Amino acid sequence: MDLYGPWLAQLRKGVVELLVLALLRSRGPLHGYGIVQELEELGDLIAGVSTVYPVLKRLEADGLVDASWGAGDEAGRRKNYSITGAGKKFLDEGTRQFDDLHAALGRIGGNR
Amino acid sequence: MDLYGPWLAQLRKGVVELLVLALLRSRGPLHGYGIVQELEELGDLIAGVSTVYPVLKRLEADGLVDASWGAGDEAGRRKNYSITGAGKKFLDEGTRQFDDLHAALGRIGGNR
DNA sequence: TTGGAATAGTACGCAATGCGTAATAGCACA
DNA sequence: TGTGCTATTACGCATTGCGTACTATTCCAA
Repeated sequence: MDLYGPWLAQLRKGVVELLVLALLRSRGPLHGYGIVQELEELGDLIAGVSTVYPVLKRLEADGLVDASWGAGDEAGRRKNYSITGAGKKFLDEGTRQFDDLHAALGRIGGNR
Repeated sequence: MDLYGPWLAQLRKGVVELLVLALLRSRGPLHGYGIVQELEELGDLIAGVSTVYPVLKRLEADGLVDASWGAGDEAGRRKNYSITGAGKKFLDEGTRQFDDLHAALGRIGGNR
């Protein structure tokens, strides 16, 4: 029984957004495919293309990242993303919430 | 604009399951309403009744918790839940995955 | 020249779940 | 009788991760 696979997908909901924003802040501007590759190196298949691209699209729609098609030899091929001020703010607040959840779980298991 | 509310709901996906299992392991057997109250004390409205009860139902269906109607004066009113061996195993593995995600985010933001 | 990787992005649709809202029912207390 | 607390259940929506597949460009080797 693979009771575990579907649950993992649920656990990642919301977190991928933070991971992408964090990558854009620390690794500078990146294009979609580059983000996917960075995530691959981070661990066991955190998010593939079919997860990352929709995330980027939504982040852009929400004004958390800026997107622009590459120029010169990249024209029509690479779309570059960079984090905005609102994106940084969201990342900070989101990280804090994520930390809180993580701490809450640790606190429960602490006394046993 | 409340861009933040809906996202928080997504972030909690999967985590509530771990929180409930952790509560059952450290605070012993509990009934649904008691779990909701414990979660309320843990922080800012982590999960209400309409979240916890479906979670318990699913955990029971998956064999991660045992459920039995209370006896005596609790008959027909309280349903008591306790964690199973499979539940403990799932909690351990799930916590590990959660820690990994948390660590991954920290690792990205670390070098900036 | 041709063909197959690798690079880069897009589109479609399913399944799972948090959560708002509300209904039901027993009990206590005034 | 009626108000409020305890306790569980039911319905339905919105969001999102992800499998699968398709298109297009670049580059290297046969």
